Amino acid sequence: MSIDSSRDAVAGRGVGVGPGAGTPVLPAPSLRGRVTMQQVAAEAGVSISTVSKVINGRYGVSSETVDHVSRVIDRLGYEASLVARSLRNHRTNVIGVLVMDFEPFSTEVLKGVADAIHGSGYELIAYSAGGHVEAREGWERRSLSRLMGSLVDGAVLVTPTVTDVQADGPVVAVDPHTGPSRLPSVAADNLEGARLGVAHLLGLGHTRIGMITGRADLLSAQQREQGYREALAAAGLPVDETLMSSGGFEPELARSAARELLARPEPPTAVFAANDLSALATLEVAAELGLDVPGRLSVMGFDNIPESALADPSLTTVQQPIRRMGEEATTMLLSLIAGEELTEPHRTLATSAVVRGSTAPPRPA
Amino acid sequence: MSIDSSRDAVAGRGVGVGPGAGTPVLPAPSLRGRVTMQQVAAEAGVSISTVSKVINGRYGVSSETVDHVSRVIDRLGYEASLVARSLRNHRTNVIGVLVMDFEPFSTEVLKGVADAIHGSGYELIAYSAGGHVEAREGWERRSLSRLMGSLVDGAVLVTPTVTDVQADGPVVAVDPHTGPSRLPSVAADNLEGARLGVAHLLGLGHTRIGMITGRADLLSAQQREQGYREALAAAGLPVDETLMSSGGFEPELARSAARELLARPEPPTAVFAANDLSALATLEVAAELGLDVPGRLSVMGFDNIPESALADPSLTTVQQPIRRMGEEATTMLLSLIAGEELTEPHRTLATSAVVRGSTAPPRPA
DNA sequence: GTGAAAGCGCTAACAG
DNA sequence: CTGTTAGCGCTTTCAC
Repeated sequence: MSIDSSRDAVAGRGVGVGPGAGTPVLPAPSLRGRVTMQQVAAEAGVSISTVSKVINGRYGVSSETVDHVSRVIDRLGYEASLVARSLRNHRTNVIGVLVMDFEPFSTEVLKGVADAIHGSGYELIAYSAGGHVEAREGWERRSLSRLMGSLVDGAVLVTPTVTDVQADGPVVAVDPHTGPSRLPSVAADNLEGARLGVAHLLGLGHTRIGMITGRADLLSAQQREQGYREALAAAGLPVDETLMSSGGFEPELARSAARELLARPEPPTAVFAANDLSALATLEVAAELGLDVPGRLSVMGFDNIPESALADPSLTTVQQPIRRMGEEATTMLLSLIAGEELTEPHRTLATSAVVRGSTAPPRPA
Repeated sequence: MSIDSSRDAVAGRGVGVGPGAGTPVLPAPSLRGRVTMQQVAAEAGVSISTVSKVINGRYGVSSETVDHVSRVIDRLGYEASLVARSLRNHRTNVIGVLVMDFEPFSTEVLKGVADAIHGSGYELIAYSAGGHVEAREGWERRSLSRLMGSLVDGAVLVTPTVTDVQADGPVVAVDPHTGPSRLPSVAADNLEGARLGVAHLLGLGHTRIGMITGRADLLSAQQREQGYREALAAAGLPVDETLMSSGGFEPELARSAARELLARPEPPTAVFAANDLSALATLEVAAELGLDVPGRLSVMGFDNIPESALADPSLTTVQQPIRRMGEEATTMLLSLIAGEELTEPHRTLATSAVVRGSTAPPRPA
């Protein structure tokens, strides 16, 4: 029982032993390395193309051979290499989610994409260039180039800053920072969301509402600021520019901005931050200053990332339906891949206020 | 200015025009499809191998040529295909995170992996076979076979049910359901965690504590049940088997289990669920039944997925350091890839109770 | 210093 | 019904 089958199993190209050349030998030799079609073919005593046909269910193979080869495949635990197959085929049956980094927002989108893809028969690959600093600039184009047209049939691009990419295949952007472009996109209603947020603050009775704005070059930030201004205007309140400060969507900058605002002679009684990260930073600053939230200061965010519920006090914020945005984008993408025309290339989803513990009526003076 | 450069740019193999054959022509022709090295070579008037050498910084190319080719690469926006490169090279510089599905737990692990990978120079690919039902069985082996040894240099396997996989490359399992095997692994201390959780409930004064158990075939589920039994025993309380029901780690099943438990003549005053998803389901059922939580019923989960903080009431739970588990696994994986020996192939991380709003002392009868 | 050619694992013509 | 052949886009000897 010590017949050495490895000679055949490992042999070079196109061994022509022929099927039924003998009784099956030792189970799964698998010397080392991944099992390749080559090895299956050798082990089964057929040609590589026959194995390929069996795997892909192509016609023109006797059911005997199919059975035999299938058995060998099972025994060897063979599974086609995604890479080799992708290189050969134009179609891969894989959807890509391209992100700059895996953080709360993008992973939430990812969940939405996964939800939408269930039962579609597609596989899902999420890719991040690794977040190294050099890779931050233009990651969208780079990632698209590396995966699109070979590994994936289409891609969802999460919060791209650059949207004038020329992808060779279907691409849908989620929350593009520069606004709708030629790329189909899904975004939340930032303008209305900001209005809602500020309206909540106004409804509590606040009249001195400061804002920590986002990155000036991003449309989402501009829209949130615009919503703030409109809500104030609608309430007949003037916009006090000294009550606005830029947080650039970044915790560090936001902290400075919050300090500045709260150090004013007449500080605001409420702060509306352009995103949750900035709001959370404001909470920290308030704690530093010994300012009670929400007793002395109300703080409102935007995004509703999971972390905002964990803050102390928990953050009142404007919620974006992040997960649903991922679902929408995927639905659009699948249509695109199916060759359909998009009736509505830019979808905007509604936002809503989530009231938690960081807002309350202003303390009577 | 209408010189048609597409003839060269599109021409077949190895155009031998030679560098400096004329002034640069029209910008980025890019007729269609992704830009390939072929096109760069043609456009630059050099051979494919020269382009390859330039890209990979190999010696033996004049600095003139390097400059020229680099410029063409930039202009065309060329980026090497991950797939083609993977097929050729053994090393890809990509780490894979293989999951059955992208749900709260696995995405949390993913964040941890991403954290650990920052600055390592690796790229990250997360892969899910799509969660179709047929794919559920043996997804670990299948995914590993499809990606390993070609697309990725190593992989983190999240909550695999099968761990006797023979991967051809470094693999680390996170929270393997069947317990430590030959595969290096990182897991939380399920036994101790369950003890802690039940101890919290006992500390509040509960004596009728039900449990919604997990999937009977999984070690993690068994350990959590074991912890529950031990904690009860330690408090001198008998285990009432009628107060236990299986939720299989799945929301749907958990809902039924919760209904069953709460419909008992003498229902429990507290429920310990084997995972947060089951606890969340229990919360829903309690709401349906008009049962006040935590007034009438205390509910405790296990995992501390982000969603648990968002529930109403927020869920008291046993926290696993999920993100850190991803980090640990990645550190181990990188060592493995670097060819180092693991001093500690199986790491167990501590758990802790996170008290939120879903637990309170039992209402005096 | 540069290019031709082989081949990674796979599929799709096309012959036999 | 089965095998041979030609690549997919890339890297790497090895000639020139």
